[in-house]
Amino acid sequence: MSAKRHCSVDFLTYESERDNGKIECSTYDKLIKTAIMVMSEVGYKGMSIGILADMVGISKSTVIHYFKSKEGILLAVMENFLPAYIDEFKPVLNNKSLDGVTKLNKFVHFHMKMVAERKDVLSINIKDGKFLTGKSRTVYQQQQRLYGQQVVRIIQQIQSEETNLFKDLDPHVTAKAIMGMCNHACVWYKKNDILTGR
Amino acid sequence: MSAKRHCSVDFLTYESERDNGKIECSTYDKLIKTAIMVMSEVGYKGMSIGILADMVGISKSTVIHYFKSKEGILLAVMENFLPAYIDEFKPVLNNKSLDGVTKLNKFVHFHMKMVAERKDVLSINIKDGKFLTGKSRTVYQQQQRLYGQQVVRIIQQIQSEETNLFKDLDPHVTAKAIMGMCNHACVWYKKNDILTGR
Amino acid sequence: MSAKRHCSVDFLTYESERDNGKIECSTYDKLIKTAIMVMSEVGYKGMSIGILADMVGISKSTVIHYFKSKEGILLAVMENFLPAYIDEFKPVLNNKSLDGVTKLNKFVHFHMKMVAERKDVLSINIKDGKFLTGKSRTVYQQQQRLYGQQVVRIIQQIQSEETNLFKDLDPHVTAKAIMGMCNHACVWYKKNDILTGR
Amino acid sequence: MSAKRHCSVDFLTYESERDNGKIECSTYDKLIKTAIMVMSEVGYKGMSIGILADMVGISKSTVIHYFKSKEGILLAVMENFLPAYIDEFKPVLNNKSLDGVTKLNKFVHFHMKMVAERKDVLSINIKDGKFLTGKSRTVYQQQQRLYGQQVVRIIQQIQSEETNLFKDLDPHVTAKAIMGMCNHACVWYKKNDILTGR
DNA sequence: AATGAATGAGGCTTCATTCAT
DNA sequence: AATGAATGAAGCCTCATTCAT
Repeated sequence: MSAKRHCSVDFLTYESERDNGKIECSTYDKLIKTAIMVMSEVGYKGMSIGILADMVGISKSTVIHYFKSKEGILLAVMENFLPAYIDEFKPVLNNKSLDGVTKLNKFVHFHMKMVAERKDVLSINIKDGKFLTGKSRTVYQQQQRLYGQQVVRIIQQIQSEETNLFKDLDPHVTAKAIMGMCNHACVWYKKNDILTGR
Repeated sequence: MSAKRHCSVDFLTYESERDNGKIECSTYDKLIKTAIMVMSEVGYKGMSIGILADMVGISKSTVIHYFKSKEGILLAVMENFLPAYIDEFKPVLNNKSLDGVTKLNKFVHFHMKMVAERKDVLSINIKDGKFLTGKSRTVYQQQQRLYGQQVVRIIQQIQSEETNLFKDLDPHVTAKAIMGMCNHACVWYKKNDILTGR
Repeated sequence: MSAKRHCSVDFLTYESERDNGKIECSTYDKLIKTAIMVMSEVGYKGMSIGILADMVGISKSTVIHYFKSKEGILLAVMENFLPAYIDEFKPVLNNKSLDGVTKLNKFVHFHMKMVAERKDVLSINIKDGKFLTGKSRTVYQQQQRLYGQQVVRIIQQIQSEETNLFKDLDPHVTAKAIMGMCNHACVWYKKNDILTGR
Repeated sequence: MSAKRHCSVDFLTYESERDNGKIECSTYDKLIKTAIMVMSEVGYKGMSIGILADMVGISKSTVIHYFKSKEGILLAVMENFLPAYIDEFKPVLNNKSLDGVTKLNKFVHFHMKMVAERKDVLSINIKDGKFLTGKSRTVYQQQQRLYGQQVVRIIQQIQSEETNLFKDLDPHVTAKAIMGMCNHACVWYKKNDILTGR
């Protein structure tokens, strides 16, 4: 019903690449999916409720009806994602029978699996978290810190062990470098790529 | 004259942190400086010409007078930056008397120096290049590719030499991982930090 | 609510001369009516959405809400008008039992009735059609051509008949001269004038 | 020096069709020529000083420097044209030895020659005169009336003579019909057309 | 004669949101 | 669950104009 809206960002295809199966799903789910797709491409500020509505084929009012506000969309995306993403690794971290190198190995695998599976949400998480306001913002920052500290602790464990690894390096910087390497994969990783580059 | 504009992004301070010296400089220069500051914080889409104008203390029309359009600002920021950033490393790359590992070492230092000095412009370059349109866009993409290929060639040189380094790794993926590690520093690096983390 | 806007075109009265009856009608209808009035006076380029909004007593956004864009207004005016205006005369044209002179007579009456009743829309049609863009423009041009060809065909029929009328005249030029004479009435015809001139 | 400005009216070619001879001429003359070209296509309101400046290859300030204001351009175009256009026919009109039909014949030839030679200025005169303000406006209206009355007087002369022509027709309406027929040629007449239509 | 800097006013459009239905 | 009407605020940009040079 709603006329095709002109999208100034030509690298953004309206038809979701993900909907191969065309599985019938609720309006809400369609909205979340589409929001993730759009935001991961053009960012929170670059996304507009109107474009979202057009893509899903509903009216702007309906989008608001589901999420209360634009920030509500960002929040929904993150809430569906963040908690799991933080807690899932804890068991490994706290497993006293594992040495640091093994933990780091596992962590990188864990994190990269997330990149592979949800690089869209992850990049939103990284780039657009700053646009949250109020309480949501505090919660978001807290969670980011907690997640990062996991790696710091692993590095510290490694340094405390017999290896030469990371000797004399600051654990925080090292942790950030490793996270950076992984996270930046959001930018270049392409599904079904056999990681052979291009 | 222009009333202080309400800024919805509360983490963005209007008073430039960089202008300690308050060196008198041209309107154009003030504009570029401010644009870089704002864009590196809230992105191209998050920046508005009105905020820019208010921060510099001129009218919106004057901003347009200098840059023709909003995209013109992004373009100006990148043009002032990109060319140097690409060519400067070439001599090292083409130096036949250097082995791969040394080149990589030098590249990382070179790139990280850039991060340290101009993380603001670099992050704009990475995050907002996609908003260029038309010919500027093509040029931008071309330059990005060229810069990236430098690292790929270094990795390949290393692989062709006697070291075990990067053995059996795809050079493109490896290059991207290294670039990612460096570039991500834009996110966490803070000037005058002794790199002790936080 | 909206302050009376200063109108730079002083010969344009804001209060519609046509709304004698002040019949309550929808916002959309009010908009179309007003747009026709304004455009027929100052042309498409001379009309502004803001003036329109003020005259109808709504906000600029609401005007866009109804027409999507300024060009949408022009389009709506023409679409409400053009189709009828082209098809209505066809039966006469195709009536094989009528001679050319009769047809011409009927056409001029038909066309002048239109001038008398809708000189406003007609003059917009003539003067501002060129500001349509894209597909609308093509459609517009096609329709104009079709309408004009009706007269050409009548002239040709007359020339093929026993009359001396239009002997040796080019039918296209003659048709255009006749249309011109009629259309120009938009400029000087005033309702309720007993056609006594002034 | 000035970047090519985007022109939204695609049927308007920037390169003057008239400048075949590329005769070197003063900036002022170039401006008048260009203004006539542009205004005759898109009207006074559709023309902008910026586009004019770009087309002539000078700055906006220079345009103002020559004409004081935008209305000054319109005025200049009309002043260069109107006086001649009114006075030139007077001798014929006042020639007592000519009968009305001959005068009308001569008038139409005279007027159509003007159309043929200066349809651009004539159409500006007809369509955009209403945008003059102040004293210029009064003068303009006065001149228009005078010119029109010439035809009325010819018609009246014809009616007072022995012909049956225009018998029982209102002279004002008839005059307007004739003027309309002629003037409308501005819309369709194309130079070098052998008037064979299309 | 010609221009660049600067601008206020306004123009079209987008956008997030509210409200009644 | 969903929407259309309506809007205020803001966004980008155009435009005519002024002024100093």
